[in-house]
Amino acid sequence: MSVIQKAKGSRYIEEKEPSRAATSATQVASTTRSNDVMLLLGPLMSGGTNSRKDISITSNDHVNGHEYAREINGVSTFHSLSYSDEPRISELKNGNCYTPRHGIDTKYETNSVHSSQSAIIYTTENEVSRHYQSEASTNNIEKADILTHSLVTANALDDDNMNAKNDPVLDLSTQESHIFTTDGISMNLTDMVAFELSASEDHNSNPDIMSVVTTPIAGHGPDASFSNVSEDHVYSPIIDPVEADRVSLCHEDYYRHSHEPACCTPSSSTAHSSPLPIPLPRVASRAESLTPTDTPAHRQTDCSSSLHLRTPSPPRAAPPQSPLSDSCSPQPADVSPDSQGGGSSVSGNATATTSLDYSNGSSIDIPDTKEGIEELCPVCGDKVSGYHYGLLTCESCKGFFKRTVQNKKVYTCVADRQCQIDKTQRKRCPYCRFQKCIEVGMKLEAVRQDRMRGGRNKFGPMYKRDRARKLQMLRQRQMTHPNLLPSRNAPVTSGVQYTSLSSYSTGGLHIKEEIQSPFLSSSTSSPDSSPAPVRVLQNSGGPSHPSHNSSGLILGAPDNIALWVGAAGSGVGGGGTGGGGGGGSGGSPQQVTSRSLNRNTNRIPDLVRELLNAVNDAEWTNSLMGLLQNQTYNQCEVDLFELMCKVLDQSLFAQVDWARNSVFFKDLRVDDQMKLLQESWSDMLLLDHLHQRLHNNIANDMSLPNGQKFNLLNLALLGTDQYEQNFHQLLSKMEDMQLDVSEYILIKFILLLNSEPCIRDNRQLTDQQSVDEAAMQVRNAMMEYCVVSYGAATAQDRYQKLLSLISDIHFIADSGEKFLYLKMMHSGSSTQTLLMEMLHTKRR
DNA sequence: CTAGCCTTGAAT
DNA sequence: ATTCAAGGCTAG
Ligand SMILES: [Zn+2]
Ligand SMILES: [Zn+2]
Repeated sequence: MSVIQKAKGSRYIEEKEPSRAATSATQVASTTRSNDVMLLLGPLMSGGTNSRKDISITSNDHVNGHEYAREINGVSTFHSLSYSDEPRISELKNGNCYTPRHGIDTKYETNSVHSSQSAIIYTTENEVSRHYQSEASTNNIEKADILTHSLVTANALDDDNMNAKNDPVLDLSTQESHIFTTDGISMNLTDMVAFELSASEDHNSNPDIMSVVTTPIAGHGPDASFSNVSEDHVYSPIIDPVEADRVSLCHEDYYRHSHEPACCTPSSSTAHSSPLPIPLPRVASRAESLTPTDTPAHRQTDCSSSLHLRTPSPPRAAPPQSPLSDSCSPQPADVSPDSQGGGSSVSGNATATTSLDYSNGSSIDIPDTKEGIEELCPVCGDKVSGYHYGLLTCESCKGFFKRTVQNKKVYTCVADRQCQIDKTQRKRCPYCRFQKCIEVGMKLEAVRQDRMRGGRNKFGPMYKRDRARKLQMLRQRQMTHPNLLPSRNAPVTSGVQYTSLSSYSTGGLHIKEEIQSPFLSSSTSSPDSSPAPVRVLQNSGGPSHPSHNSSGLILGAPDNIALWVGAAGSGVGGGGTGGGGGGGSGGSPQQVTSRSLNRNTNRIPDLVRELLNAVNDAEWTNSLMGLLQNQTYNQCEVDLFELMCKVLDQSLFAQVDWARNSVFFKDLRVDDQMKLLQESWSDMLLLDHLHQRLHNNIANDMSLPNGQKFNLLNLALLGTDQYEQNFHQLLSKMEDMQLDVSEYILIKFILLLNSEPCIRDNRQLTDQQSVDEAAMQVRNAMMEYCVVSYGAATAQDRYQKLLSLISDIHFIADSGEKFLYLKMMHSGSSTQTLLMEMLHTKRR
């Protein structure tokens, strides 16, 4: 609390301004331009810090400003009836509910500026961040030094913690960090919100769409006022004066960072402001799934206000359908699309039944048609009538979405924006219905601006691929479990818990949410200008070997998830490196036992024992799985390269957090810490993979909930596929020498505390002596470990052999870095990530 | 406003 | 010629 409050207070106008800007924009207007917003946001943006929430807005204006404006005038707002209102229908008919709003026009006009712009606001929650902000505002800090901030912030928190164990916020960073990816990091470094108003993906067309993407983490305290902030943003400003007052709080929330889909939003990287459409962003994240058990501290810190919105699909009713994301991803759709019907995924159900329940029950009543399984509308649970605006939905939701977007309707929820939407209640609250439409992935861009009929748009191919994929999954499933009906949900539900946890701290995920502003309507013009999405990014490592499937983990599988969840939970205790944890599914017992348990524990040097405590495989697996699941559970197709970058970025944060809490390292100067991390991050990430491979038997790749396959080997190699040989050779070498967990962690520390690279790169450490002393202690511990484990006679050999691994690791990691750097630069990936910062720093 | 049914028309 | 998703129409 204290931290948050401080942050709030310190934050100058910024917080309020932006939101206000958004609000007023709607009313006032027309004059307000993106530039103004920029000015307001500018200062914040420049000082990107990790802990913040950022909002990035990009809007594309449509060429036909006129038309747009005209339509805007027709906007009308609809006040939904509260639940309590039983006679809602009549009221609706009376028309009382409909209140045409004027003044909105201005808003729209505002939007019709040309060129897409985006703004990113970073808000920090603690003093450190504030410091950064002010600094940023004063100067032009072009680039947010994410690493610095992470370290500083972290350290600051640590310091506070030293004497303030009672502070809930602080406690979080220290303790639960293990479970989720370091909370400290997630909360302070990466939480942020990103509202992205982006034009559709069409690079060619110029829809005037504005879509907002927010990936928050949600959670919120019981205090509604605080928690609902973000949502208020969205609509209240305009419609609800009352709620408007709370707007200022909106930005207080902590959100997790989300990277923008590089390939889809080219403009996003540039941060600039844009007029917030009115809307408000909405939230979405699944974070909400936080269970009530969450400690207050968590909630407060995390998201204080936020969004909590209804949970996104998984938890709630939203079934995991997969909206097809238009990212360009590689995926050959081999299977021939069947006539239709399709899909299988998901399920959802509107009723709040748990997915598990649903799936079980469903088995009987599934009205599958064709071979496929009939799907239920992810929004209301009604029968699906085909792909509409990005995913399979029912006819009514299709119509509703179309009307809303075409007519730029603005709705208001009289309740708390969490109305359940199902077949029977979908009419009650259009606000929540539309919100859900957006959450599940319906695409604003699919609504045509020019209203042209017929034809096919750019989503066509995606629909086809999705259909093919679903069919394939269905068949596969039947092969495996002929008796079981396809129940896709299970994963979702269980996943929810898992997900929420991981996203919570890690911040990973995020689903892209569009805003609930109908205004955004954007639409793609006619048959869509960009028919064939160019695949700039080839999947980095294609799902190469299908053969590995068998061994691959399947994210969607309930069983696995359960294991992961369990592992995660138990992982808290830390301590035991106990093998297994992450491995979850099978693993080779021999390895594990031989390795981790082998050396006589009594003889392990104290230092080594201490270092071992820093090993937390459960978290590694957990955050990885969580992120992957979050990123794909509701997506039909995601760009695998982009996904890999997200995973790497998250891993980096985790790595930084791990390091800053580690022995020796934590006592070093922050500037030196930075340099060391910059030189060793990739080595450590690779080593971690090797370790997971060696000791926890992770597979080469794993199946994502949406059917795509994520290549872990490729991840370990930072996207390259040229060094697989080297990787396997190194792996074999380690296996042959029976590298154990203690040795792994020792090597990791040596990599981290290695000052040589810094010297080589001419980046002198300020206090090299301390670093070298620490490194020496680790080496000595390694030698000591070798002696106790292998005897004095062969200890030297063993020691040398261990050290020799370092160069191999470095070669592969460095090669991967170079490759990744080029690839990311080429693909125009967002530079607002720690990953980019690390890559860039070393090479400039 | 809803939502089922109808008409379009690029893509295949 | 066939698909099938997007827009249009119109009782309710
Ligand atoms: Zn529906
Ligand atoms: Zn509602």
